[in-house]
Amino acid sequence: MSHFIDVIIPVPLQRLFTYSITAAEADFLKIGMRVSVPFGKSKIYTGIVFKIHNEAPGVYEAKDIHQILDDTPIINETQLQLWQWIASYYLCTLGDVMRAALPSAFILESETIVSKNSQKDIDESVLKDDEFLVYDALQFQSSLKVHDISNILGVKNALPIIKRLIEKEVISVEEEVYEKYKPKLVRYVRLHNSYASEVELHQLLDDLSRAPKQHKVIMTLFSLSATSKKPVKVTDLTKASEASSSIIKALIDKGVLEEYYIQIDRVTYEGDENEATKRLNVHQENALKEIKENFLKHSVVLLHGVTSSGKTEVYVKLIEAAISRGEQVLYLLPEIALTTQLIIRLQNYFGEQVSVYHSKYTVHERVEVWNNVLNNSHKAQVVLGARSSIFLPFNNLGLIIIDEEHEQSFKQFDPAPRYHARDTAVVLAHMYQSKTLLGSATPSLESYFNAQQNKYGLVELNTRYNNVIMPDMELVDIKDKLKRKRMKGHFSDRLIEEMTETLSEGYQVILFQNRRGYSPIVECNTCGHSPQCPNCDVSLTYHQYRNQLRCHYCGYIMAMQDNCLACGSPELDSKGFGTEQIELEVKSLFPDYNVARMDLDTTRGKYGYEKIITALEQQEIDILVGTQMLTKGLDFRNVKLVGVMNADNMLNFPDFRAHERSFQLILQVAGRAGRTDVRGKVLIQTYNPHHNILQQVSTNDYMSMYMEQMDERYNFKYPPVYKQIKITLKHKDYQKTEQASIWYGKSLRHVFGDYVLGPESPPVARIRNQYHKNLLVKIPKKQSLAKTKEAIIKINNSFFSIKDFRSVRVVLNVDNF
DNA sequence: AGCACGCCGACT
DNA sequence: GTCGGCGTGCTC
Repeated sequence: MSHFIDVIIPVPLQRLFTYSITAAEADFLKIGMRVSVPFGKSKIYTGIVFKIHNEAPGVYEAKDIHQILDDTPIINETQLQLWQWIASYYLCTLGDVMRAALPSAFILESETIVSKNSQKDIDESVLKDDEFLVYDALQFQSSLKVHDISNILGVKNALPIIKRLIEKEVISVEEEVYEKYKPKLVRYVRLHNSYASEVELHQLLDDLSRAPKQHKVIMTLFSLSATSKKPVKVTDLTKASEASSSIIKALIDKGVLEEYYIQIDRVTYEGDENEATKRLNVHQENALKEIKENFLKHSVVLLHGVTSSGKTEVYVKLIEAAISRGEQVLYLLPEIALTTQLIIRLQNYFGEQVSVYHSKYTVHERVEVWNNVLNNSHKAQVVLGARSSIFLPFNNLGLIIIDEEHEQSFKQFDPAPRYHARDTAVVLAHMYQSKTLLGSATPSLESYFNAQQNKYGLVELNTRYNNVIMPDMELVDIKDKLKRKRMKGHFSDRLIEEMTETLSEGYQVILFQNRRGYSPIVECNTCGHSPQCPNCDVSLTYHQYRNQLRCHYCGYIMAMQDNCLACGSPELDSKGFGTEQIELEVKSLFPDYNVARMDLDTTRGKYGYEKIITALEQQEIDILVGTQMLTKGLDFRNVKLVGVMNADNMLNFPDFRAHERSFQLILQVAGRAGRTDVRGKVLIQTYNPHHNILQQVSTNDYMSMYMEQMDERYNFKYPPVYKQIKITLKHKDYQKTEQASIWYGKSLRHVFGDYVLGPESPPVARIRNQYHKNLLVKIPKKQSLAKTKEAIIKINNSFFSIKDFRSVRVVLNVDNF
């Protein structure tokens, strides 16, 4: 009987691919193992075994696999089931999911290796200049990668030249696959066996008496192994004995010392563990009790706890209970909230049972966490991670906690799979029959709606820790202040008063402005021209600290101009303001205090973010200006005043969730004020102090915000009342984008009638030279989601059968919020 | 997505 | 005449 496997390949193709395997391979292979397989003319890809069977494909000859890469599966079948759910729910391929799910070190790709053909003598005169360059390079290096050749030649595409060289039999090529993950090895030394006895040892020390450095090394080795009773690392020995590595090498060469390697984890936690978890106060205790009760009836519970109410302590108790039952726990957080602060806090309780998994970790570190989870190692009993950690190969998952549940960053937007980690986590928990706890001070409408519908349990925690009172909120009408000339730049007299007072008392101030850069528009006073991005339909933002104009969509940069590019007039004015401008104004208003800025531009590096946080904690910074980064669960003890520079640009954002988001954002920043015994103060500057959302924010009235917003969602058929799928068409030719979107819209309307919105150009109609058109399909709750998606896929397929539209890129985005 | 094949304009 | 642009089609 012949044997076959169906394999998932990490390319965005709908189908699985069938390969032929031998009986022995069929016996060895299991679902979830990796194989490398030839794909297309010349490439080798890593695939995941999805199915093992005996049905020969009808219309083509299956290729043989190249190699088996694992001894045991690296993902389990539940995980594969989740992959399938994601692919079907979010309308993407299993290949897309595979790319997102596996640490990149698991996905090996072949690399074409070019080496010189030694079989043949080359007549150098037949070579062209560029060909000779490659040939010459191969005289010094035995092999080159395609990428290296591109670099040598300074061209993007080196393939034609390589092809010509192969024809001339100058070079030969082969495909090579690398295992990218290498376990980290640490070098240790010990005394060689032949010096085990006292006599031999004395002899050795005598022999070394004329080599004092070597003598010292041996003595240090003794004292190190005597004190620690552990193997001695070479690095430790070098340091302690102050010897150079060549001295140690000499001893190894003599056979006095013996070197050996031990594999160690890159991710280790060395510190005191298992500090007793904190006692809960009576409110937290109640909340915990209610959560437990709710878990009896509901598999998902929403914990609505005001900022600073000590939700984390409640989570800790639940984690503790789950671990003691021997279960794994997944603690999901938005990437940005995954701060050292929180990690250390959890490590203090659970020691090395805590693993962290997110994108700033190296691929090697991620593989280690992956393997620890896979083996149910005690080192990964609790995984603290960003959205991609839902893909870890859990086998005994008991609890998922999703903190800051309302955060949009749980939704992946750019490459498929466009999944929402919160919603996917709920599905995952269901597969493991485990519980999910959602936590937020400002729950998303979807989650609160689910709780109201009794789909989720709901627990409220309304008291701040230590009974700190909620900050005092004040709205400042800047229109009125302007009229009465009470503004200095973007600062109202009220804000300046409060800042002066707060600073003089020795407290810190946070200023929130949800826009980076200096000013979003530069305009000529003479002709009205403003510099635009050449690739996108947006004005360039002025960044003063580098004197540059930048596009926030494509990263285009040009130097700031002294004169208008259209008419040459030197009178340039800037419209609007960002964090940079605020920072500058603060510096001139409060020259005696330290000001810092926290936005994408100042937190680029790996530790950029950490540095600012630490400086603020150490009170080296008095005033911190920043974007929404400030809102993410930071715990600053000494901040008393929070100023929102301008609440209006958020409220006027063209999105059905703009009001909900503004509410969440402002309340979250406000939560940074007064987290200890003094009452915090929040000043919100706005042109519309009577705006409902601002009224609700200032009274911390989540319920009326919820009711009012839900009314709107009902009326305008928006989520969570209706589901929705957004379809984006992109093409570099505007005409074609428009025609394609009109065709697409017509076809959708044919099936869904009035539930289709668009096609519409988004506010920024062109990004990176691609024109965009959006379509929106609204799906009533009673309409079958599966049938809807089927219909959309059908339309999508007919769309691509029109050859004029083949080059248009289509993005399907389910739950695009 | 890659990658090859194949057909048209702008250079030596 | 060749080089290289990108439209088209295929991948077990």
